[in-house]
Amino acid sequence: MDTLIKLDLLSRRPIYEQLKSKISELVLLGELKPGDALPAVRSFARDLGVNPNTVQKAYQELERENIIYSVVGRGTYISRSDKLADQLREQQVQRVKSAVLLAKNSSVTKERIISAVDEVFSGKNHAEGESQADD
Amino acid sequence: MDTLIKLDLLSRRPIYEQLKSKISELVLLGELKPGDALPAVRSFARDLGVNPNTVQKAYQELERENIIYSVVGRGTYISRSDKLADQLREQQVQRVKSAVLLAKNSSVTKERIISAVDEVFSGKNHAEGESQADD
DNA sequence: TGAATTGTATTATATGTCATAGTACAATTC
DNA sequence: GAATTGTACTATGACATATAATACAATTCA
Repeated sequence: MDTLIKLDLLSRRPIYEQLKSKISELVLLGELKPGDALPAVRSFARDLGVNPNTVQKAYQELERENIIYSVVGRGTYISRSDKLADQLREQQVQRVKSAVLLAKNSSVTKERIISAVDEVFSGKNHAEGESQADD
Repeated sequence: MDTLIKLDLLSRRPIYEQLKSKISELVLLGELKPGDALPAVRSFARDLGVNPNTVQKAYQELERENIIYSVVGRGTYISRSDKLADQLREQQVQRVKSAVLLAKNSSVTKERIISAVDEVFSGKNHAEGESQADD
């Protein structure tokens, strides 16, 4: 599964945040399901070409958000929650609402926002496939 | 005008970014109009309780974005562009589109996004009056 | 004209985050 | 018992942020 993950080591976005987003993404796409094991900290770090501490930081934050859980000596797994995907989607919705609120406070009209949403869902998007900032 | 600006010196959001947002906000609200003078770097810094270099950095970036312009010996002014407010509003729309695209890629439905937009414009917002991240 | 104010540039220092490197330990697996 | 697992800790370097201090050219203004 780690072969599905590509990190941009030159980005100013922290590696651990990129990793968090990628893992969440795989859960949303169904590539990772509740109970599935994640790679061990050390081997994952080796495969990704980063430091084990960086992977551990990503795991720790994801665990704090109840997206994964770890057991010493066993490994790290996707949380056993049937509402996991919904929870992650709701995070995205909250980000949208934050951006909309800022736009509203800048006197952007509701109609302008709706048409922007239409544009995105019409597929005419530059910058497809970007990962989001976390928290 | 600088009395209208309150900075959070303890925030992890850089001061110069907060200042950029606040100035843009005042332009959008009509408190600052094209041609209006901004406070001098030194006096502004004194009033805000920050270092002059921090104010200068905010001014420099705003000038790079054609929102303000500076003249040595004279001062710093709001750009003389009749489309300034529209330009700033369009920045907000772009932020919304980015967030919507991420949500879409997380298989959030268009209907869910639309209802989120409705919620924001209905006024039932927690976290009102926040300033946005820039660039 | 000369002093004050303006934006601008530069160097130095301190702090916090990010990332790497290395080591160590307890729990589990095999 | 050896290997693997998560976890914790210290140390180091790179980088962004912010402050401090100084200097200079252009403009303003008394």
